[in-house]
Amino acid sequence: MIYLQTMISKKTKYAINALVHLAKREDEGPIVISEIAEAENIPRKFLEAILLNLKKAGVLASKKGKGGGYYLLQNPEEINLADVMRLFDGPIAFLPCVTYKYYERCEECKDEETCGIRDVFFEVRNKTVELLKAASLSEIIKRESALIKIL
Amino acid sequence: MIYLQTMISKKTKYAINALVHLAKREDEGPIVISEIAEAENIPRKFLEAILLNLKKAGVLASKKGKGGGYYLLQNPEEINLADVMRLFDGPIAFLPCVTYKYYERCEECKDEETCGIRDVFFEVRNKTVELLKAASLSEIIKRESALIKIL
DNA sequence: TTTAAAGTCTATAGAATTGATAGACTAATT
DNA sequence: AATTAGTCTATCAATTCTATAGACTTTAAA
Repeated sequence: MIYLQTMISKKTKYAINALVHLAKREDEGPIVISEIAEAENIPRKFLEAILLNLKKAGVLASKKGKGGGYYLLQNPEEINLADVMRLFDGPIAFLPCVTYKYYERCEECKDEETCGIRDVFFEVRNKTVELLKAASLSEIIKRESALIKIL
Repeated sequence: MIYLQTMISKKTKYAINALVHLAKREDEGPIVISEIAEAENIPRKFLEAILLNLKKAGVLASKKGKGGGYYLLQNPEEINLADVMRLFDGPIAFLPCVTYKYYERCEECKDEETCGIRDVFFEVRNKTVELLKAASLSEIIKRESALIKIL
């Protein structure tokens, strides 16, 4: 990649891919890590850490032993990209002063209340979060089907 | 800052602040670096490099010697946040596969054409760019005035 | 009850990027 | 000529991202 600054991390991208994979196979019971890793081209050990995070966050659950693996704990309609991105990359915002939960003042800012820059980025953040909230796993799979039909 | 991943760099933030500063004093002739640095709380030497970039990009021009300094080469209506962000942080997008000029395939992607994730992030990108394009220096200053009036 | 399959946890490390600084050099204006 | 100001290059510490290794623990089926 040429530039990374405002892009999501690989961790987040991998997490999304893994979640979509699990959502598609929701009725097949627990899915083993190696299946996801191979199918989605994710380094196995790296994926382990990601799935653990998702488990800690209550998105996934796992079953040990033979026949074990990972499976969704929440509905595919509930799990959305905004939540996943926040889990791995932190707040969705271009500036710390327009985040909701992790608010921080811009160091060099003189007067936040009347900052026109902040005003713009606040608007961008709101729209972005709105779109990402609407992007649930179901929605992503739905879009994929729609795209396949067009081709 | 707690998390940085998807936020703009300080360089970009400083650039925006400097540009707004110059736009506000457009009719005062060239402004010296140290004035901008002090007023906007930007490390002087760091600001130098930023202004040079903006000059190379044709946004600013400079005049040497006594009475010299930097000044806008383009109109405050023309200079917008989308362009500034692209200059310093690269493409405005959460994934390399949804950028316009710097397109790159996602390494682990199986079929880009039917990727539901890409579809979502494409939509987010378009909306974001639209909002940032509309955020010119004039617009930022206008918003600032509006915010001051409310208080 | 043994064994193989699978998950958990900790530590580490290289690469890349960001933010910042120093200093020498060059150009222009008064 | 002297002063003010811009240009350019190199460097550096800190942080973050991505990835890997390996030892350990738990579970379930044979």
